[in-house]
Amino acid sequence: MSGARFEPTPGPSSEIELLARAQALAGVRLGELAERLERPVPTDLRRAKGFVGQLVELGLGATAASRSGPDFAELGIELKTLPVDSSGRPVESTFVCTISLTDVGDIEWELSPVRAKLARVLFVPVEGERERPVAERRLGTPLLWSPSAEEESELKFDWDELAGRIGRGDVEGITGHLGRYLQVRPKAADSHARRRALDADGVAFQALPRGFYLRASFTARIVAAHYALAR
DNA sequence: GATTGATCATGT
DNA sequence: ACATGATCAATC
Repeated sequence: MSGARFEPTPGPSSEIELLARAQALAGVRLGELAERLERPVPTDLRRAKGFVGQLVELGLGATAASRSGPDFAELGIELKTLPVDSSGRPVESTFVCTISLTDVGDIEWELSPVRAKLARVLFVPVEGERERPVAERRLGTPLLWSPSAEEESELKFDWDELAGRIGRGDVEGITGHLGRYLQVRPKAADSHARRRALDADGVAFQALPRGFYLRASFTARIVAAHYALAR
């Protein structure tokens, strides 16, 4: 008894159970979910950017936020909330993972953290228009996704370009314009943050931390294909 | 209007 | 300090 702990929601024990739980949340407003979980709802997300993701994690019984590894460790599934507009189109890019600027150039796609993260993802669409009050935003129909062969080859292409460029010491030459579906953008507390990187000669220097993101056009295709099949 | 670069909170 | 969860806001 001394070590016993109650969790708000026990984790799902199978993919089917997880999907059923997520489906049961379709149509539910964030305000209602927050009330069930006894969590306050921020008036806007400027100072609570992770609110939606963390609320849904809690609602589905995911491992606590900020732990490394997949959200549902035993199932090997990553949870991503996906902000969408009224027609179901993603309104934001999707963060994938941070980048080790010193190692990324030596990692082949097959062993890359991007591939690992995206191997199995539960996308939960959420109304994400800024003018809609947070509490009134509804959850959508979830989608359990793994990349198709074509999607994976597209991601690999971008990985090779972006990781290769960083590996050649040119992280400072990378902008968000690069990459067809996968892009590299800052991922830091602010623009003054610095991490160790290596230049073209292998000499260490301090660079702005970066992360990999999926462009909204990529997730839009995934969602569109799902709805096409669902109807 | 879409996109890139900047930023915010929390937990380990 | 760094990884988790992302969205904001300036700019194109």
